[in-house]
Amino acid sequence: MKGKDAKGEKARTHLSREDVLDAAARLVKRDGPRSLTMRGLAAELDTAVTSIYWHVGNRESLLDALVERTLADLGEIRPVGRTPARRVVSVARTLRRRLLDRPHLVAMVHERGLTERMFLPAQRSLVHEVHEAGLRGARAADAVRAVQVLVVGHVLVERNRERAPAQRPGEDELWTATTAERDAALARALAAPLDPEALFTTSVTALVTGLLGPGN
Amino acid sequence: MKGKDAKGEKARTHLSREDVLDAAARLVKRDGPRSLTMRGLAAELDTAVTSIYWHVGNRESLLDALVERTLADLGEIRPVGRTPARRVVSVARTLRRRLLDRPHLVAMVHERGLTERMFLPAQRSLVHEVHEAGLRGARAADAVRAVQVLVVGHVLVERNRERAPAQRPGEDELWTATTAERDAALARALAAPLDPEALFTTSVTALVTGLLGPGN
DNA sequence: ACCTGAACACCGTTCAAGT
DNA sequence: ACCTGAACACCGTTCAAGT
Repeated sequence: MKGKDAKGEKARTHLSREDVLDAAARLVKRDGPRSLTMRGLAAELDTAVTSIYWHVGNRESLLDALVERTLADLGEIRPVGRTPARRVVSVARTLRRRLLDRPHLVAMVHERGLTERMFLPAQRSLVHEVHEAGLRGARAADAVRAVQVLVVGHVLVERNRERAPAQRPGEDELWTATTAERDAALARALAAPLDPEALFTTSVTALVTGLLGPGN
Repeated sequence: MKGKDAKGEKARTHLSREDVLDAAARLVKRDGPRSLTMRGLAAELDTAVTSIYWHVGNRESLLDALVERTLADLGEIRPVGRTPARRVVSVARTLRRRLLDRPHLVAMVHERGLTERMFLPAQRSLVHEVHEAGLRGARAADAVRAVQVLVVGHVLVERNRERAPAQRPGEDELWTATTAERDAALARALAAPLDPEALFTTSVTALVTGLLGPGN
């Protein structure tokens, strides 16, 4: 089996740092960082555990390197739409999509307190659009940041909702017309499973309306 | 040392399940769940590791029990304010305060996908208020959930910002008047450290305005 | 019913030794 | 410069044995 790993990839003369990062990224994307063990990674690479240490130092540095890669991967975002408000919403939606593509890695970026840096590409676009909408100074900065936190908040919540066990007691048992202000449609809506994409659109649209709206 | 633990608490004849949970909750609140080890907990309780297993099964069940406790601890929330919008904002702020009080435990609730359940006490109040504001059916349910996700999103982001290392490159180096739409005040605001409480208030107010506002 | 120590299968990491 | 196996100090967990 020497020279060929479990995935049947090309033979390798030397193990490189890139090889280690590639394999680690693949495993993390599939099963999350928690189940990435140095021994398991070594097996995947068909090498000795200690070789990995030569290339990446230790487990924490390895994960840090993956986070750096993720940050580098998140490129610019081009706003689309006819009004600044629509363009802000479009940036938020694009960003959400990209983050949901790599939920584990986003969580790792978040854990390392680098959420702000992750948003830099989007931030430039958002700054431009809120300025375009007439916001200035601290008010513009607040608007940009409010959108950022909304996006990352939704992504974090959504990611964990996916793998949530059945809720006990289920929301369907909790809300009946009598407990929900005698509003049968409301009770039904509260009992129904949540549609994350729709909720996100509702939230970000309402937020942007509030931030850019005439009241401000 | 038998019969008196490291904190000098009262002697114990029998170790109880409650004793285990109390000690575990204290340690988790201080250092987070990651640094809670069964052996460390046993030392804290001045008992054998294996005794703990008799009372709580295993580490995962122990953490589950702490999460259950946290959920039970989050009580009702009384809305205050003269308009429905203000009362919704007040519920959100109170909720945020309570969650920030136990950040590690909230994160654990979240990891277990029980965020929805955590919100139940607040949900009743929110449902009442948005109904009061004239929202009905699915639209009311969306509004309630949008506020929920905003709150938990902010708490999660805020918690991790606290222990964030210095950002590289710092936002102060990134934003100058020329890059920030030639708006010196905006550049300064973007470079300044974020005030989480202020940003939260701005966000939730804008969101509620957008959700309850005349446009809808 | 409750507690114990020994033992097992894992972990990340270090290090001296190889080529 | 790169790789190796042995060894160390940790984990969570099981289990037979004690009282």
